[in-house]
Amino acid sequence: MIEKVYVTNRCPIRTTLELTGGKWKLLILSQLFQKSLRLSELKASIPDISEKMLIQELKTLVESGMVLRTNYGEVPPRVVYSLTRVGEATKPLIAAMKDFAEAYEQQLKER
Amino acid sequence: MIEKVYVTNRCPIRTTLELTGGKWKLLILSQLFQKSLRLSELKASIPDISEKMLIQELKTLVESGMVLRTNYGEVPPRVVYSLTRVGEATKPLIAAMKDFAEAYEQQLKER
DNA sequence: CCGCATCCTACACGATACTG
DNA sequence: CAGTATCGTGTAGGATGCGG
Repeated sequence: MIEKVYVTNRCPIRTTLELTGGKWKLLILSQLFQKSLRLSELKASIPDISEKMLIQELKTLVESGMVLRTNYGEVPPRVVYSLTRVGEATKPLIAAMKDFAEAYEQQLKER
Repeated sequence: MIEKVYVTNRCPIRTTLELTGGKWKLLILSQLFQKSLRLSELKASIPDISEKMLIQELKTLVESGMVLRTNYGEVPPRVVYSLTRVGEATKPLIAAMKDFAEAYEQQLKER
């Protein structure tokens, strides 16, 4: 099929946007790169995120298979979030975003 | 310490999201990689985009310095959109999205 | 052909309070 | 600590029509 299809149904850009789009998902994933984190740690590490959004986004990330939720069933509760293999596949994506942001700000200075 | 600062003010992820976020900007940019395009060509190459959104997003892309708008001042009008240098800097980003989408769908098959 | 002006709706996102 | 539940709002995105 022809090139027009590129942006159509299984367009990788649209797929990625569906999985990682929105204001918070990539920020959450980026915090999990280094180590697994508890909810409270995530909240503390991401300025301005509300608890509702954090939980809500974590839920969708778990459902889409990017994040693993581990409940240790203790009292008081201990729940740890970590990246799955697919979740780790966002690493180059975030790296590319970092590169782009730097290139963009560099360009601002030159003008 | 959880790298608290990483995600704060000049966080590259937030910067990139501000510049390229939303449903359409990256799709538009990706169409301009190969060659410059007129509005009508862009509209034809991106399924489901409304003319309003296309024009609106192009405007912000021009304002943020990612796209160059060239008006040939002819009758009938001929206006061509092309990538600036910074606009081209999104290429690795989109490539990373493509890679991720493929990795994700691959993972789906394996399970 | 290219673009602007309205009007409108849906949902992403937020504030707050409450539970095991 | 880790969640639900509820309610409210801003704005991204869409439909339509007009104009140079």
